[in-house]
Amino acid sequence: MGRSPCCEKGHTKKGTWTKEEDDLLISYIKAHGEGCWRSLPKAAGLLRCGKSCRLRWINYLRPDLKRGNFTSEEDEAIIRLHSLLGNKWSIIAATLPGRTDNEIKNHWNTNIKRRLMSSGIDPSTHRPIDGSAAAIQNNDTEGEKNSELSLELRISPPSPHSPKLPPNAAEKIEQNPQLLP
DNA sequence: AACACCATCAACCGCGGAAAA
DNA sequence: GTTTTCCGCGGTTGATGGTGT
Repeated sequence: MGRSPCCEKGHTKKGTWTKEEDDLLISYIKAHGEGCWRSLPKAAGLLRCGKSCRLRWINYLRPDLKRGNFTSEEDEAIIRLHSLLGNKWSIIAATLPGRTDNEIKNHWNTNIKRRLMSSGIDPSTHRPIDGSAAAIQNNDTEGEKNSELSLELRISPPSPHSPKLPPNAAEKIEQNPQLLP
């Protein structure tokens, strides 16, 4: 696929955002809404590339962001969703209101992953690393797996009103119809 | 007090998919 | 049907603050 650079590198700023840049981005989006990230920086008077603006808005400036520590319920949901979907952070984020994919990804890599490994579970497969005690809790039979996935679906029901749930999240669930109650 | 190491989080990079031309 | 452009995603890196020695 032919791809041109997403922005003229010579004219864009990188690194941490300043308060002034945040204010410019917020006021522009409040006035004009999201979308057309490529032209947004110029229109908003920012010397950033569109991608950078989008990331800043999605991960930090959006008014509906929750921020703060993850609750144990959220942790549980992330672990179960990850066991079902893998590293589909955007889908996982869509089921956790106020959380972003980047935030969840960071939390997974810095906390959950380590916690699972210390309890003898391979974080990528969600199976015991060896014949440790974790094997007892993490039985590998289909029935057990299905019940786990079913639990997952109950925690995060795909709702048509869910603000950001992408269509392929529903597809993933449709691929496991037997899991529905 | 100074340094090294570690953990966390914000931000960047490159790729793939989808839409438009 | 092919090419080009843009958006969004996931992986990775860099900066910063906290903790231990």
